[in-house]
Amino acid sequence: MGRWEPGARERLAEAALELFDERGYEATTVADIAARAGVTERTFFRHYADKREVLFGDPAEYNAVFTDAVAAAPAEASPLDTAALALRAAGEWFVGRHPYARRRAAVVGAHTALQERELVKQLHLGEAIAAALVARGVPAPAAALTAELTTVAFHQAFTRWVARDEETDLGAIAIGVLDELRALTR
Amino acid sequence: MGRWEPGARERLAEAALELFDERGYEATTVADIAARAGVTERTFFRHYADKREVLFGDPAEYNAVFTDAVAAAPAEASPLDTAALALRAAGEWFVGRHPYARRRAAVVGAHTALQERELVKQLHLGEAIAAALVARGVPAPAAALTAELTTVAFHQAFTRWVARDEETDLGAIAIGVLDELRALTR
DNA sequence: GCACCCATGTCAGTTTCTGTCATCACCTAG
DNA sequence: CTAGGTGATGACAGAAACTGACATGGGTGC
Repeated sequence: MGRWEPGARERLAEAALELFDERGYEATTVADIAARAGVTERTFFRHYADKREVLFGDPAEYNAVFTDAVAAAPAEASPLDTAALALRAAGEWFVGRHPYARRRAAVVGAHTALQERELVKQLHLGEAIAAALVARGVPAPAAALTAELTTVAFHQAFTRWVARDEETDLGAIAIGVLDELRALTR
Repeated sequence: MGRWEPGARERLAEAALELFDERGYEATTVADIAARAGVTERTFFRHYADKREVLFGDPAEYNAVFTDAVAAAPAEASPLDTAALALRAAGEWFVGRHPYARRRAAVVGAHTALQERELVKQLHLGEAIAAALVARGVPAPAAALTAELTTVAFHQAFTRWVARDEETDLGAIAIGVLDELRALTR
């Protein structure tokens, strides 16, 4: 056994989500979060670079859901087909996570500071997808645009998905959004 | 003559851009900015909500460039045609501002904190465009997607525009990006 | 000329975030 | 079995970002 309870990082994340939900982001201090997690404030900042970051897990792991799907797509798939496969994969990944996603989305949506961070994460996801497309031989400009389309479609779909009380098929919604985009550009 | 030199807000913005450029965003304190502008730190925070905001002018004024163009589009224009008109209008607005835009883009691009703020501004611009489209009778979901396409195209075009040493036609680049998006979704 | 207005100054205080050093259980070498 | 290393944590001081409260003093309207 260690000198301290293990899993400090996870306890901090859970305590933060609870407190942001209960009192709001601004009314919660890092000291509050640390106290509920049973550690000191200094330890919080050893695990998370800043107060906002505590709501965002490992980005590499999350981005891989999309980029792995891109990499695994058949060679003859068009950029947009590849995007669709990535959206399906993301939909799979979120199966069963609807309750948590709703809770988290409500907290993030309530505070500009957290929305900002979410948007950078989305940007980085887009860059990762673009890189994966380039690795497949897609020219850089087309890859960048396809990646943006993918994140836009996913974000729209995600918004609609969390808006419903019951968990539905996120991947299907995302494909639907992609079709709407296709219709718009006709 | 007033008791104080007028234009404190503008002096603060200029001082901040200079200092961020010279020393970097993190190495510049708000006290530094205020000192160069000839005011106190407290006055800085009376004009700008936080240290980042000083690089972002009045969003309503900027967004109006796009939304006015949307509102002024002929009734028979499709959502995407309307988007194209907004992109042209934005291109016009930036005529002659290439040197300043380059300088500012370099500073913003160098610091995640500033990129975050820029992304929220882009999000709000998208929401404003969507609202303007809804006012024209476009259904909300299509309006949201069209607005996203517009901001994505503009951002891509803007990135390419500032990357060149010489000022070129931003509106034309943006229309070109829109065409690329059309080609991708075919 | 007098009262009000309002941008600014002054100052104290909270919160976020960082640097530095001490602590102490566990592990490994000998 | 003991000594030293390792690594996460605590303790503490401090810089910088922000906020609230009150004071100041020139400009403006009556």
